[in-house]
Amino acid sequence: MTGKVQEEQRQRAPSKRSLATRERIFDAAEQLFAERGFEGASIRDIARAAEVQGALVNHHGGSKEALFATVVARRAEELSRIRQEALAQAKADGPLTLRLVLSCFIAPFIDKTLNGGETWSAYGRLIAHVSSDQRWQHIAQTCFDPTVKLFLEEVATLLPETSPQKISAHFVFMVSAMLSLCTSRWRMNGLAQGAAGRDLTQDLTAELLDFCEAGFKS
Amino acid sequence: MTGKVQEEQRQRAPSKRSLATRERIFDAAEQLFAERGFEGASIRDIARAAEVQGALVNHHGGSKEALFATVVARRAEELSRIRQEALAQAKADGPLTLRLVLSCFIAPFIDKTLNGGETWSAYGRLIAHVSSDQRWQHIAQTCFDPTVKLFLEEVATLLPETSPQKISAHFVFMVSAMLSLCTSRWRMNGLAQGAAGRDLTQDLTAELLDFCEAGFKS
DNA sequence: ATTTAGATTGAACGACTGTTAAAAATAGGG
DNA sequence: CCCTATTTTTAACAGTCGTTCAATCTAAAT
Repeated sequence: MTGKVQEEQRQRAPSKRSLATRERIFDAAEQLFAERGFEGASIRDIARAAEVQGALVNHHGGSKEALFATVVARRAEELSRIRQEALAQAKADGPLTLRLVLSCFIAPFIDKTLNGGETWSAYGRLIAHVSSDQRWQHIAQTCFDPTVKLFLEEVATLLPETSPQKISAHFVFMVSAMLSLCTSRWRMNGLAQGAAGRDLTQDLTAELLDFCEAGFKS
Repeated sequence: MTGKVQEEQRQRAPSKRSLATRERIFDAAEQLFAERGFEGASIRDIARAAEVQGALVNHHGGSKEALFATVVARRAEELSRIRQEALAQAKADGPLTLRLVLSCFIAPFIDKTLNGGETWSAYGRLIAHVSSDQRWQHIAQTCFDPTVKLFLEEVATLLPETSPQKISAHFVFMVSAMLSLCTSRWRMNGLAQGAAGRDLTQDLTAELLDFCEAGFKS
Protein backbone atom coordinates (compact mmCIF):
# COMPACT_ATOMS: atom_id res chain seq x y z
CA MET A 1 0.00 0.00 0.00
CA THR A 2 2.68 2.56 1.04
CA GLY A 3 5.36 2.52 -1.61
CA LYS A 4 8.49 4.44 -0.75
CA VAL A 5 7.74 7.99 -1.79
CA GLN A 6 11.41 8.79 -2.01
CA GLU A 7 14.11 6.15 -2.22
CA GLU A 8 16.70 7.17 0.36
CA GLN A 9 20.13 7.43 -1.13
CA ARG A 10 22.65 4.83 -0.17
CA GLN A 11 26.09 6.05 0.83
CA ARG A 12 27.75 2.69 0.30
CA ALA A 13 27.38 -0.21 -2.11
CA PRO A 14 25.76 -3.25 -0.51
CA SER A 15 28.20 -6.03 0.36
CA LYS A 16 28.22 -9.29 -1.56
CA ARG A 17 27.20 -11.08 1.59
CA SER A 18 24.17 -8.87 2.17
CA LEU A 19 23.07 -9.29 -1.43
CA ALA A 20 23.32 -13.06 -1.06
CA THR A 21 21.37 -12.95 2.18
CA ARG A 22 18.73 -10.82 0.52
CA GLU A 23 18.28 -13.35 -2.26
CA ARG A 24 18.16 -16.21 0.25
CA ILE A 25 15.37 -14.41 2.09
CA PHE A 26 13.43 -13.76 -1.13
CA ASP A 27 13.88 -17.38 -2.22
CA ALA A 28 12.56 -18.61 1.11
CA ALA A 29 9.64 -16.18 0.97
CA GLU A 30 8.84 -17.25 -2.59
CA GLN A 31 8.83 -20.90 -1.59
CA LEU A 32 6.69 -20.44 1.51
CA PHE A 33 4.24 -17.93 0.04
CA ALA A 34 3.76 -20.33 -2.87
CA GLU A 35 3.18 -23.34 -0.62
CA ARG A 36 1.02 -21.81 2.09
CA GLY A 37 -0.28 -18.52 0.76
CA PHE A 38 0.26 -15.05 2.18
CA GLU A 39 -1.06 -15.56 5.71
CA GLY A 40 0.00 -19.20 5.83
CA ALA A 41 3.67 -18.28 5.66
CA SER A 42 4.95 -16.39 8.68
CA ILE A 43 7.92 -14.04 8.76
CA ARG A 44 9.54 -16.39 11.25
CA ASP A 45 9.02 -19.38 8.95
CA ILE A 46 10.68 -17.43 6.17
CA ALA A 47 13.55 -16.36 8.42
CA ARG A 48 14.09 -19.94 9.57
CA ALA A 49 14.15 -21.22 5.99
CA ALA A 50 16.63 -18.51 5.01
CA GLU A 51 18.69 -19.18 8.14
CA VAL A 52 18.57 -15.61 9.35
CA GLN A 53 17.07 -13.72 12.26
CA GLY A 54 13.44 -12.66 11.91
CA ALA A 55 14.12 -8.94 12.04
CA LEU A 56 16.37 -9.25 9.01
CA VAL A 57 13.41 -10.25 6.88
CA ASN A 58 11.71 -6.97 7.67
CA HIS A 59 15.00 -5.14 7.11
CA HIS A 60 15.36 -6.49 3.57
CA GLY A 61 11.73 -6.87 2.61
CA GLY A 62 9.95 -4.16 4.56
CA SER A 63 6.45 -5.07 5.68
CA LYS A 64 5.08 -8.50 4.91
CA GLU A 65 2.89 -7.12 2.14
CA ALA A 66 5.83 -5.28 0.61
CA LEU A 67 7.90 -8.45 0.80
CA PHE A 68 5.19 -10.36 -1.03
CA ALA A 69 4.98 -7.76 -3.77
CA THR A 70 8.77 -7.65 -4.09
CA VAL A 71 9.04 -11.41 -4.44
CA VAL A 72 6.38 -11.48 -7.14
CA ALA A 73 7.96 -8.59 -9.02
CA ARG A 74 11.46 -10.04 -8.80
CA ARG A 75 11.04 -12.61 -11.56
CA ALA A 76 8.18 -10.87 -13.36
CA GLU A 77 10.53 -8.60 -15.25
CA GLU A 78 12.59 -11.47 -16.64
CA LEU A 79 9.46 -13.39 -17.57
CA SER A 80 7.96 -10.41 -19.37
CA ARG A 81 11.20 -9.82 -21.24
CA ILE A 82 11.41 -13.43 -22.42
CA ARG A 83 7.80 -13.38 -23.54
CA GLN A 84 8.14 -10.15 -25.45
CA GLU A 85 11.39 -11.25 -27.07
CA ALA A 86 9.76 -14.50 -28.17
CA LEU A 87 6.89 -12.53 -29.66
CA ALA A 88 9.24 -10.15 -31.46
CA GLN A 89 11.28 -13.06 -32.80
CA ALA A 90 8.14 -14.81 -34.04
CA LYS A 91 7.04 -11.64 -35.80
CA ALA A 92 10.45 -11.31 -37.41
CA ASP A 93 10.44 -14.93 -38.56
CA GLY A 94 7.28 -14.68 -40.62
CA PRO A 95 3.54 -14.13 -40.48
CA LEU A 96 2.04 -14.69 -37.04
CA THR A 97 -0.43 -17.43 -36.34
CA LEU A 98 -2.70 -17.70 -33.33
CA ARG A 99 -0.85 -20.75 -32.11
CA LEU A 100 2.46 -18.95 -32.42
CA VAL A 101 1.25 -15.99 -30.37
CA LEU A 102 -0.16 -18.20 -27.64
CA SER A 103 3.03 -20.24 -27.65
CA CYS A 104 5.15 -17.14 -27.07
CA PHE A 105 3.10 -16.45 -23.96
CA ILE A 106 2.83 -19.99 -22.62
CA ALA A 107 6.10 -21.69 -23.56
CA PRO A 108 8.47 -19.38 -21.63
CA PHE A 109 6.36 -19.75 -18.51
CA ILE A 110 6.12 -23.53 -18.73
CA ASP A 111 9.78 -23.92 -19.60
CA LYS A 112 10.79 -21.93 -16.55
CA THR A 113 8.30 -23.30 -14.03
CA LEU A 114 8.58 -26.95 -15.09
CA ASN A 115 12.25 -27.15 -16.02
CA GLY A 116 13.76 -24.04 -14.47
CA GLY A 117 14.69 -25.30 -11.02
CA GLU A 118 12.95 -25.28 -7.70
CA THR A 119 12.65 -21.52 -7.26
CA TRP A 120 10.92 -21.02 -10.60
CA SER A 121 8.62 -23.92 -9.79
CA ALA A 122 7.60 -22.14 -6.62
CA TYR A 123 7.20 -18.92 -8.56
CA GLY A 124 4.58 -20.55 -10.77
CA ARG A 125 2.47 -21.50 -7.80
CA LEU A 126 3.01 -18.05 -6.32
CA ILE A 127 1.60 -16.41 -9.44
CA ALA A 128 -1.41 -18.68 -9.20
CA HIS A 129 -2.19 -17.06 -5.84
CA VAL A 130 -1.87 -13.58 -7.35
CA SER A 131 -4.10 -14.55 -10.25
CA SER A 132 -6.95 -15.89 -8.17
CA ASP A 133 -7.02 -13.43 -5.28
CA GLN A 134 -8.46 -10.00 -5.90
CA ARG A 135 -6.46 -8.66 -2.99
CA TRP A 136 -3.38 -8.81 -5.24
CA GLN A 137 -5.06 -7.08 -8.14
CA HIS A 138 -2.62 -4.18 -8.06
CA ILE A 139 0.32 -6.61 -8.29
CA ALA A 140 -1.17 -8.40 -11.28
CA GLN A 141 -1.84 -5.06 -12.95
CA THR A 142 1.69 -3.73 -12.56
CA CYS A 143 3.64 -6.97 -13.04
CA PHE A 144 1.74 -8.85 -15.74
CA ASP A 145 -1.05 -6.87 -17.38
CA PRO A 146 1.21 -4.70 -19.57
CA THR A 147 2.62 -7.78 -21.27
CA VAL A 148 -0.76 -9.48 -21.36
CA LYS A 149 -2.27 -6.49 -23.15
CA LEU A 150 0.46 -6.71 -25.77
CA PHE A 151 -0.55 -10.29 -26.48
CA LEU A 152 -4.23 -9.44 -26.37
CA GLU A 153 -3.69 -6.97 -29.20
CA GLU A 154 -1.96 -9.59 -31.32
CA VAL A 155 -4.76 -12.05 -30.73
CA ALA A 156 -7.33 -9.39 -31.57
CA THR A 157 -5.56 -8.73 -34.86
CA LEU A 158 -5.63 -12.42 -35.71
CA LEU A 159 -9.27 -12.80 -34.70
CA PRO A 160 -10.86 -9.58 -36.00
CA GLU A 161 -14.38 -10.98 -35.72
CA THR A 162 -14.09 -11.63 -31.99
CA SER A 163 -15.03 -8.99 -29.42
CA PRO A 164 -12.39 -7.74 -26.95
CA GLN A 165 -14.53 -9.00 -24.07
CA LYS A 166 -14.56 -12.48 -25.49
CA ILE A 167 -10.84 -12.44 -26.13
CA SER A 168 -10.13 -11.25 -22.59
CA ALA A 169 -12.32 -14.00 -21.16
CA HIS A 170 -10.61 -16.63 -23.30
CA PHE A 171 -7.22 -15.32 -22.28
CA VAL A 172 -8.10 -15.64 -18.59
CA PHE A 173 -9.33 -19.18 -19.30
CA MET A 174 -5.97 -19.90 -20.88
CA VAL A 175 -3.97 -18.39 -18.02
CA SER A 176 -6.01 -20.42 -15.53
CA ALA A 177 -5.38 -23.62 -17.45
CA MET A 178 -1.70 -22.75 -17.69
CA LEU A 179 -1.43 -22.13 -13.97
CA SER A 180 -3.21 -25.41 -13.26
CA LEU A 181 -0.07 -27.09 -14.52
CA CYS A 182 1.70 -25.52 -11.52
CA THR A 183 -1.00 -26.05 -8.91
CA SER A 184 -3.05 -29.07 -9.92
CA ARG A 185 -0.77 -31.71 -11.40
CA TRP A 186 -1.63 -33.86 -8.38
CA ARG A 187 -5.26 -33.63 -9.46
CA MET A 188 -4.53 -34.69 -13.04
CA ASN A 189 -2.48 -37.62 -11.85
CA GLY A 190 -5.08 -38.64 -9.30
CA LEU A 191 -7.87 -38.61 -11.89
CA ALA A 192 -5.85 -40.50 -14.49
CA GLN A 193 -4.36 -43.06 -12.14
CA GLY A 194 -5.29 -46.66 -12.74
CA ALA A 195 -5.67 -45.96 -16.42
CA ALA A 196 -3.05 -47.45 -18.69
CA GLY A 197 -1.09 -45.26 -21.06
CA ARG A 198 2.14 -43.36 -21.24
CA ASP A 199 2.81 -40.39 -19.04
CA LEU A 200 2.35 -37.17 -20.95
CA THR A 201 4.09 -34.80 -18.59
CA GLN A 202 6.62 -34.29 -21.38
CA ASP A 203 4.34 -32.62 -23.87
CA LEU A 204 2.01 -30.81 -21.51
CA THR A 205 2.94 -27.57 -23.21
CA ALA A 206 1.74 -28.89 -26.56
CA GLU A 207 -1.33 -30.32 -24.85
CA LEU A 208 -2.17 -26.97 -23.32
CA LEU A 209 -1.51 -25.15 -26.59
CA ASP A 210 -3.80 -27.53 -28.48
CA PHE A 211 -6.53 -26.99 -25.96
CA CYS A 212 -6.30 -23.21 -25.91
CA GLU A 213 -5.77 -22.67 -29.62
CA ALA A 214 -8.93 -24.64 -30.33
CA GLY A 215 -10.71 -22.75 -27.58
CA PHE A 216 -9.81 -19.36 -29.02
CA LYS A 217 -10.92 -20.43 -32.49
CA SER A 218 -14.29 -21.65 -31.24
CA MET B 1 -7.35 -36.09 9.56
CA THR B 2 -9.12 -37.59 12.60
CA GLY B 3 -12.69 -38.27 11.61
CA LYS B 4 -14.99 -39.27 14.42
CA VAL B 5 -14.50 -43.00 14.79
CA GLN B 6 -17.86 -43.38 16.45
CA GLU B 7 -20.57 -40.76 16.25
CA GLU B 8 -21.78 -40.35 19.82
CA GLN B 9 -25.51 -40.82 20.08
CA ARG B 10 -27.57 -37.76 20.79
CA GLN B 11 -30.20 -38.05 23.46
CA ARG B 12 -32.18 -35.05 22.27
CA ALA B 13 -32.99 -33.47 18.95
CA PRO B 14 -31.07 -30.26 18.32
CA SER B 15 -33.14 -27.13 18.81
CA LYS B 16 -34.19 -25.03 15.86
CA ARG B 17 -32.12 -22.19 17.24
CA SER B 18 -28.95 -24.26 17.44
CA LEU B 19 -29.44 -25.49 13.89
CA ALA B 20 -29.85 -21.93 12.69
CA THR B 21 -26.75 -20.86 14.59
CA ARG B 22 -24.84 -23.76 13.11
CA GLU B 23 -25.76 -22.69 9.59
CA ARG B 24 -24.89 -19.07 10.38
CA ILE B 25 -21.44 -20.20 11.53
CA PHE B 26 -20.92 -22.33 8.42
CA ASP B 27 -22.08 -19.48 6.18
CA ALA B 28 -19.64 -17.10 7.84
CA ALA B 29 -16.83 -19.65 7.61
CA GLU B 30 -17.62 -20.25 3.94
CA GLN B 31 -17.51 -16.54 3.20
CA LEU B 32 -14.27 -15.87 5.07
CA PHE B 33 -12.42 -19.00 3.95
CA ALA B 34 -13.35 -18.10 0.39
CA GLU B 35 -12.18 -14.50 0.74
CA ARG B 36 -9.00 -14.95 2.72
CA GLY B 37 -8.07 -18.62 2.53
CA PHE B 38 -7.69 -21.09 5.36
CA GLU B 39 -5.12 -19.29 7.49
CA GLY B 40 -6.34 -15.84 6.49
CA ALA B 41 -9.69 -16.38 8.19
CA SER B 42 -9.49 -16.70 11.97
CA ILE B 43 -11.96 -18.49 14.18
CA ARG B 44 -12.66 -15.18 15.86
CA ASP B 45 -13.34 -13.48 12.52
CA ILE B 46 -15.81 -16.23 11.72
CA ALA B 47 -17.43 -15.96 15.14
CA ARG B 48 -17.79 -12.20 14.79
CA ALA B 49 -19.35 -12.55 11.33
CA ALA B 50 -21.77 -15.16 12.67
CA GLU B 51 -22.49 -13.02 15.74
CA VAL B 52 -21.58 -15.72 18.19
CA GLN B 53 -18.89 -16.35 20.76
CA GLY B 54 -15.62 -17.82 19.51
CA ALA B 55 -15.84 -21.08 21.42
CA LEU B 56 -19.14 -21.84 19.74
CA VAL B 57 -17.40 -22.14 16.40
CA ASN B 58 -15.25 -24.95 17.77
CA HIS B 59 -18.31 -26.50 19.37
CA HIS B 60 -20.19 -26.73 16.07
CA GLY B 61 -17.29 -27.15 13.69
CA GLY B 62 -14.66 -28.96 15.71
CA SER B 63 -11.10 -28.03 14.86
CA LYS B 64 -10.45 -25.39 12.25
CA GLU B 65 -9.44 -28.02 9.69
CA ALA B 66 -12.58 -30.03 10.39
CA LEU B 67 -14.66 -26.88 10.04
CA PHE B 68 -13.09 -26.18 6.66
CA ALA B 69 -13.78 -29.71 5.45
CA THR B 70 -17.35 -29.56 6.74
CA VAL B 71 -18.06 -26.29 4.97
CA VAL B 72 -16.72 -27.63 1.68
CA ALA B 73 -18.66 -30.87 2.01
CA ARG B 74 -21.89 -29.12 2.98
CA ARG B 75 -22.83 -28.01 -0.54
CA ALA B 76 -20.80 -30.62 -2.40
CA GLU B 77 -23.49 -33.24 -2.03
CA GLU B 78 -26.18 -31.05 -3.55
CA LEU B 79 -23.87 -30.01 -6.36
CA SER B 80 -22.96 -33.60 -7.16
CA ARG B 81 -26.60 -34.62 -7.14
CA ILE B 82 -27.61 -31.84 -9.55
CA ARG B 83 -24.74 -32.70 -11.88
CA GLN B 84 -25.54 -36.40 -11.93
CA GLU B 85 -29.24 -35.77 -12.41
CA ALA B 86 -28.48 -33.45 -15.32
CA LEU B 87 -26.30 -36.14 -16.87
CA ALA B 88 -28.94 -38.82 -16.37
CA GLN B 89 -31.59 -36.56 -17.89
CA ALA B 90 -29.38 -35.81 -20.89
CA LYS B 91 -28.82 -39.52 -21.41
CA ALA B 92 -32.54 -40.17 -21.22
CA ASP B 93 -33.31 -37.38 -23.70
CA GLY B 94 -31.23 -38.79 -26.51
CA PRO B 95 -27.73 -39.58 -27.68
CA LEU B 96 -25.03 -37.78 -25.73
CA THR B 97 -22.75 -35.23 -27.29
CA LEU B 98 -19.49 -33.94 -25.87
CA ARG B 99 -20.96 -30.49 -25.40
CA LEU B 100 -23.93 -31.94 -23.58
CA VAL B 101 -21.74 -33.86 -21.15
CA LEU B 102 -19.57 -30.86 -20.41
CA SER B 103 -22.66 -28.72 -20.00
CA CYS B 104 -24.09 -31.07 -17.40
CA PHE B 105 -20.91 -30.56 -15.39
CA ILE B 106 -20.45 -26.84 -15.90
CA ALA B 107 -23.95 -25.39 -16.09
CA PRO B 108 -25.12 -26.44 -12.60
CA PHE B 109 -22.00 -24.98 -11.05
CA ILE B 110 -22.20 -21.69 -12.92
CA ASP B 111 -25.93 -21.36 -12.33
CA LYS B 112 -25.44 -21.77 -8.60
CA THR B 113 -22.30 -19.71 -8.12
CA LEU B 114 -23.31 -16.83 -10.41
CA ASN B 115 -27.05 -16.69 -9.79
CA GLY B 116 -27.51 -18.68 -6.62
CA GLY B 117 -27.08 -16.01 -3.98
CA GLU B 118 -24.14 -14.79 -1.97
CA THR B 119 -23.36 -18.01 -0.14
CA TRP B 120 -23.07 -20.04 -3.34
CA SER B 121 -20.92 -17.31 -4.82
CA ALA B 122 -18.54 -17.67 -1.89
CA TYR B 123 -18.67 -21.44 -2.27
CA GLY B 124 -17.32 -21.17 -5.81
CA ARG B 125 -14.28 -19.26 -4.63
CA LEU B 126 -13.88 -21.70 -1.76
CA ILE B 127 -13.70 -24.63 -4.16
CA ALA B 128 -11.06 -22.76 -6.12
CA HIS B 129 -8.87 -22.90 -3.01
CA VAL B 130 -9.45 -26.63 -2.64
CA SER B 131 -8.67 -27.20 -6.30
CA SER B 132 -5.35 -25.39 -6.31
CA ASP B 133 -3.92 -26.40 -2.94
CA GLN B 134 -2.55 -29.90 -2.59
CA ARG B 135 -3.09 -29.70 1.17
CA TRP B 136 -6.80 -30.21 0.48
CA GLN B 137 -6.28 -33.15 -1.82
CA HIS B 138 -8.24 -35.48 0.46
CA ILE B 139 -11.21 -33.10 0.41
CA ALA B 140 -11.21 -32.90 -3.38
CA GLN B 141 -10.98 -36.67 -3.59
CA THR B 142 -13.92 -37.36 -1.30
CA CYS B 143 -16.18 -34.46 -2.29
CA PHE B 144 -15.68 -34.08 -6.03
CA ASP B 145 -13.62 -36.82 -7.64
CA PRO B 146 -16.37 -39.49 -7.60
CA THR B 147 -18.62 -37.30 -9.73
CA VAL B 148 -15.71 -36.13 -11.87
CA LYS B 149 -14.79 -39.73 -12.66
CA LEU B 150 -18.33 -40.37 -13.80
CA PHE B 151 -18.03 -37.54 -16.29
CA LEU B 152 -14.55 -38.62 -17.33
CA GLU B 153 -15.95 -41.97 -18.36
CA GLU B 154 -18.61 -40.34 -20.50
CA VAL B 155 -16.05 -38.14 -22.19
CA ALA B 156 -13.79 -41.14 -22.76
CA THR B 157 -16.67 -42.95 -24.46
CA LEU B 158 -17.29 -39.98 -26.75
CA LEU B 159 -13.58 -39.57 -27.53
CA PRO B 160 -12.39 -43.18 -27.86
CA GLU B 161 -9.17 -42.13 -29.62
CA THR B 162 -8.01 -39.94 -26.74
CA SER B 163 -5.87 -41.32 -23.91
CA PRO B 164 -7.17 -41.15 -20.32
CA GLN B 165 -4.18 -39.01 -19.37
CA LYS B 166 -5.05 -36.47 -22.01
CA ILE B 167 -8.70 -36.43 -21.02
CA SER B 168 -7.82 -35.94 -17.37
CA ALA B 169 -5.49 -33.06 -18.23
CA HIS B 170 -8.15 -31.43 -20.39
CA PHE B 171 -10.71 -31.86 -17.66
CA VAL B 172 -8.46 -30.10 -15.16
CA PHE B 173 -7.95 -27.32 -17.70
CA MET B 174 -11.72 -27.03 -17.95
CA VAL B 175 -12.25 -26.99 -14.20
CA SER B 176 -9.59 -24.31 -13.85
CA ALA B 177 -11.22 -22.17 -16.50
CA MET B 178 -14.60 -22.72 -14.86
CA LEU B 179 -13.29 -21.67 -11.46
CA SER B 180 -11.69 -18.59 -12.98
CA LEU B 181 -15.22 -17.30 -13.47
CA CYS B 182 -15.48 -17.29 -9.66
CA THR B 183 -12.03 -15.96 -8.84
CA SER B 184 -10.85 -13.85 -11.75
CA ARG B 185 -13.75 -11.89 -13.16
CA TRP B 186 -11.98 -8.76 -11.94
CA ARG B 187 -9.07 -9.75 -14.19
CA MET B 188 -11.28 -10.24 -17.25
CA ASN B 189 -12.95 -6.90 -16.71
CA GLY B 190 -9.66 -5.15 -16.09
CA LEU B 191 -8.15 -6.52 -19.30
CA ALA B 192 -11.22 -5.74 -21.40
CA GLN B 193 -11.85 -2.29 -19.97
CA GLY B 194 -11.59 0.59 -22.36
CA ALA B 195 -12.65 -1.63 -25.21
CA ALA B 196 -16.08 -1.02 -26.63
CA GLY B 197 -18.60 -3.83 -26.86
CA ARG B 198 -21.44 -5.29 -24.94
CA ASP B 199 -20.90 -6.95 -21.62
CA LEU B 200 -20.94 -10.72 -21.98
CA THR B 201 -21.36 -11.67 -18.34
CA GLN B 202 -24.72 -13.05 -19.39
CA ASP B 203 -23.49 -15.85 -21.62
CA LEU B 204 -20.25 -16.69 -19.87
CA THR B 205 -21.49 -20.25 -19.52
CA ALA B 206 -21.84 -20.60 -23.29
CA GLU B 207 -18.49 -18.87 -23.73
CA LEU B 208 -16.81 -21.32 -21.41
CA LEU B 209 -18.55 -24.26 -23.04
CA ASP B 210 -17.45 -23.15 -26.50
CA PHE B 211 -13.89 -22.81 -25.31
CA CYS B 212 -13.73 -26.19 -23.57
CA GLU B 213 -15.65 -28.19 -26.15
CA ALA B 214 -13.24 -27.02 -28.82
CA GLY B 215 -10.32 -27.72 -26.51
CA PHE B 216 -11.43 -31.29 -25.88
CA LYS B 217 -11.91 -31.91 -29.59
CA SER B 218 -8.42 -30.61 -30.45
C1' DA C 1 44.36 1.58 9.09
C1' DT C 2 40.40 4.22 10.42
C1' DT C 3 35.85 5.63 10.07
C1' DT C 4 31.14 4.60 9.99
C1' DA C 5 27.13 3.18 6.88
C1' DG C 6 24.86 -0.69 6.66
C1' DA C 7 23.91 -5.63 7.94
C1' DT C 8 22.76 -8.68 11.56
C1' DT C 9 21.48 -10.11 16.08
C1' DG C 10 18.84 -10.57 20.30
C1' DA C 11 15.13 -9.22 22.88
C1' DA C 12 10.96 -7.33 23.58
C1' DC C 13 6.24 -5.16 22.41
C1' DG C 14 1.18 -5.71 22.23
C1' DA C 15 -2.06 -8.06 19.60
C1' DC C 16 -3.85 -12.09 17.93
C1' DT C 17 -3.98 -17.31 17.25
C1' DG C 18 -6.63 -22.09 18.02
C1' DT C 19 -8.33 -24.51 21.67
C1' DT C 20 -10.07 -25.89 26.23
C1' DA C 21 -12.69 -25.87 30.73
C1' DA C 22 -16.16 -24.49 33.58
C1' DA C 23 -20.21 -21.70 34.42
C1' DA C 24 -24.61 -20.10 32.78
C1' DA C 25 -28.61 -20.03 29.72
C1' DT C 26 -31.73 -22.50 26.74
C1' DA C 27 -35.02 -25.72 25.36
C1' DG C 28 -36.30 -30.90 24.26
C1' DG C 29 -38.60 -34.97 26.42
C1' DG C 30 -41.21 -36.70 30.15
C1' DC D 1 -43.90 -27.88 34.99
C1' DC D 2 -39.48 -30.44 35.85
C1' DC D 3 -35.31 -32.44 34.75
C1' DT D 4 -31.18 -32.33 32.35
C1' DA D 5 -28.96 -32.76 27.67
C1' DT D 6 -27.41 -29.41 24.87
C1' DT D 7 -26.20 -24.89 23.58
C1' DT D 8 -23.93 -20.59 24.58
C1' DT D 9 -21.03 -17.55 27.21
C1' DT D 10 -17.06 -16.17 29.76
C1' DA D 11 -12.46 -16.62 30.85
C1' DA D 12 -8.16 -18.29 30.37
C1' DC D 13 -4.31 -21.11 28.36
C1' DA D 14 0.16 -21.39 25.94
C1' DG D 15 1.81 -20.01 21.52
C1' DT D 16 2.59 -17.34 17.50
C1' DC D 17 1.99 -13.22 14.90
C1' DG D 18 4.25 -8.77 12.54
C1' DT D 19 7.04 -5.24 13.88
C1' DT D 20 10.35 -2.23 16.38
C1' DC D 21 14.55 -0.87 18.90
C1' DA D 22 19.06 -0.78 20.63
C1' DA D 23 23.32 -3.23 20.56
C1' DT D 24 26.78 -5.61 17.93
C1' DC D 25 29.21 -7.04 13.99
C1' DT D 26 30.78 -6.54 9.03
C1' DA D 27 32.84 -4.49 5.41
C1' DA D 28 32.80 -0.39 1.97
C1' DA D 29 35.02 4.08 1.39
C1' DT D 30 38.60 7.06 2.44
